[in-house]
Amino acid sequence: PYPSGEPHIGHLKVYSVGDAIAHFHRRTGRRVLHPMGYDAFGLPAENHAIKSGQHPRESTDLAIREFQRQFRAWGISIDWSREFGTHEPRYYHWTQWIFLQLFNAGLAYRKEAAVKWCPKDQTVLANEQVINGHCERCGSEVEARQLEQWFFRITDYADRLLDDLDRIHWPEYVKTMQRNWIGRSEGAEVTFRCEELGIDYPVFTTRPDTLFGATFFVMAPEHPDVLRLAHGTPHEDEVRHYVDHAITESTEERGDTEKPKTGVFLGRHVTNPVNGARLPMYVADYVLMEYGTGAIMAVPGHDERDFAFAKTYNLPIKRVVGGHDELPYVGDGPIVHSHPEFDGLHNRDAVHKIVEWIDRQGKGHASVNYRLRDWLVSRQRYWGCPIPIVHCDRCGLVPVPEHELPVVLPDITDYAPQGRSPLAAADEWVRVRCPECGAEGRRETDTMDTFVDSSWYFLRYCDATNDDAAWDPAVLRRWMPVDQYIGGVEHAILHLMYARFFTKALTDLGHLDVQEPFERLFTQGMITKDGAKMSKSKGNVVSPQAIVDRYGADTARAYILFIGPPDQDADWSDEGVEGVYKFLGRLWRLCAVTADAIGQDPEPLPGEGLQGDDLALARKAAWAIDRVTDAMAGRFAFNSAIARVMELYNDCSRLRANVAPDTLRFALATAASLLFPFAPHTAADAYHLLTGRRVWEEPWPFPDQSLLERETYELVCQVNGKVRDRVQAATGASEDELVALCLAAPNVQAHVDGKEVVKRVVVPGKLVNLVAR
RNA sequence: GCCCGGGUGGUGGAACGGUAGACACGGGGCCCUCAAAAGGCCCUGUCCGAAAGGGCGUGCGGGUUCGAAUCCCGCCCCGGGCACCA
Repeated sequence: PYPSGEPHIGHLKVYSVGDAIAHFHRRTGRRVLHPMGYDAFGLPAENHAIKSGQHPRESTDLAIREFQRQFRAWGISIDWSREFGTHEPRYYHWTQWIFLQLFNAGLAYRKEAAVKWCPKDQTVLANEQVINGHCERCGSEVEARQLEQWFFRITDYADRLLDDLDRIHWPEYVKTMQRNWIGRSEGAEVTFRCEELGIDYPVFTTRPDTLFGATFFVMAPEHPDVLRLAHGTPHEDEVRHYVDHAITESTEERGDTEKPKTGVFLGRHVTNPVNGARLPMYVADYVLMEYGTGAIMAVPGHDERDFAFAKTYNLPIKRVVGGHDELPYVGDGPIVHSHPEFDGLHNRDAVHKIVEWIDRQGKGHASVNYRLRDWLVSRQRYWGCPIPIVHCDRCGLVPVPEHELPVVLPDITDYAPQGRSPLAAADEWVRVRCPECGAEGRRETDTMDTFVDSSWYFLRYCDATNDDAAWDPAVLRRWMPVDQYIGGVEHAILHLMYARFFTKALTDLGHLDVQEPFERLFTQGMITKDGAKMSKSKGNVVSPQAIVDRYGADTARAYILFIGPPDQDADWSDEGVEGVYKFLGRLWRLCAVTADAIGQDPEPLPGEGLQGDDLALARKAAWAIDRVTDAMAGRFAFNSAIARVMELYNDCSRLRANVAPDTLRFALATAASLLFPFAPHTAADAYHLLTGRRVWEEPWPFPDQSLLERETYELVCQVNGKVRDRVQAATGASEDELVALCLAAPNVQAHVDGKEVVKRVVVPGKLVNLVAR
């Protein structure tokens, strides 16, 4: 968790789910690594500190203590020996080490680029942290700035990040989000030449089959050549005016797809390489500088945006793909009006042929474009991991030698954001000798994005106390990958993409041996109150602390699992909590009075030769074991699992006076044992009362097969698909015998009377369906 | 616009193509109590019927099947993601 403030109901949910899984797997014989740590650097913690007037370190440590206290109160089975915070030097030492590995491999680099700037948080942001033009953290509208910044070369991994999604067991919608974000498009790069200036302009297109339909050419307002092209033409002033206006427009206005298309003629032309056509050049804000080459060929006949533009400016519209629909036509069909070599071909087949053809002439080639950009990792903020680089006038960017790590974040008093890193003011810290030439150098003063810290913490958990290295590769070979990752959807393209990138890069560099960090991902749904997201401003916050104070941790945990399927959103109900509280009380009390009355027995096994209610209750217990195990293994059907335990308890309560003490003890001990992953304190105590044993040291129960099988069962008798009766049938009965039983059932006779049975469907163990006419 | 989820009683939800509504909440009745709380027992989809039983029912309309909440086709509504990406 981010340690800011205190745990909320969402934390209670994730860790209740995680703990249930951890307990279940431990008792099925697995070694379970169930760790805890704090994503302590970054904007949430720092902003919280600024607001409360404390130093970020103080407020972070305070929040961590509160999280620890509550997690212990909840009784989550965490291996505390592996605990750490990402803000501790013993952790970020290795964050810096990883940074240097990436730097040395050319995967971390510095460059000047148009970047996203949050005016409120006073820092640059990664593309992933800009949601619809707004800062992911504070919601402010972001601005564009031209700055030199640090990047990680995640784009080198675009194809692998995309392809390997097929190998991991993640919810399909999360994979889809990542695929969308990576945004791989296959097509071609084709060069259009501006003869007037003698400059070649490559464009990217996914539709090389429509090259013959290009009737004009458009450049983004940010394209560096726009003013140069217009220079000296009668359109120069108009172009300058348009560009000035376009670049001051907000991302939101600019991105509005409903907005009418606007643009200005540049007074120049390019030549279409496939047919020599002279195409007028325009500048228009519907073309984006950050995608492709910042320039496009416009095919109004087969692109809706180009069509709208052509209509507005009376530009020619040409059909080059046949079809019955009106233009613009974006579907498939035969190539027309293009070139004798391609006319008549299906457009999909023509794509490759046209690309080969222009490639042979040196005017273009097949190409792939991605939406994914390199990850901008530097931040102009105080509370983050220092970047272990020294700037030297002579040597350039010099990595801090590994034996000098960690570069410790200095304690400074003025850490408020101010548009450049507050660390720049820590003069003594900044001034340092260049590790290479010894001349006076300056430390890098930007800090790392928090998402860098969290991109490898799962690796550190495996070898958390290693002082000599980030980890021992042999230890990681045993634990990695993470078998089950649990978290919210909000990380779908941020953390979950970055962590995959780190894993692949570190494996490529020889430090790791896995391609994917998280084999299975489970995304839990949100808990709402009265149908709305909980928030302080709405005053509908349910605090886990208050629930635990009132009902105890078991009720809080079991209720949250009982409320519904954990991957779906669920609405909090105070009455529902009450119900689970009463159930736990009933179960515990019956166990206590039973133990009191009949004493403990460490081997709560059902005896031989059970009959009547004893047999029925023992069977119910075996059935519950079978059902709960099924609900846990591979599925996260905790709500159903708890319901099965409730049913077993209900039978115990109903039959308690009719059965032998051993039978009741067995059934109740089974209920407690099955309940343990969801309500560990109650269940462990109840189990101990009955057996004198610790349930967490017991293997997960296994149902007695002979109790799962029965000599007779209730046969459902259907006529024409409708249930008409139910009769007892012997388990091994033949199909003919079952049909006979069915026909003999009184209410079946009433429905087949006077009709002919034309078909008999027999499902042994279940039902007989007679088709009567 | 495109891509994912989801739509089942008063409510949360359960159902390998095979008894729809498990389990729980809420509601009703009763027991215990001087009374209440707590606890216990029973009823609770809907309509017809005294009952036995029957009709109708899983967003809507079709289809496949002996049999569909479940599979297929076409819609509607809710939630989420993506979206001037060439």
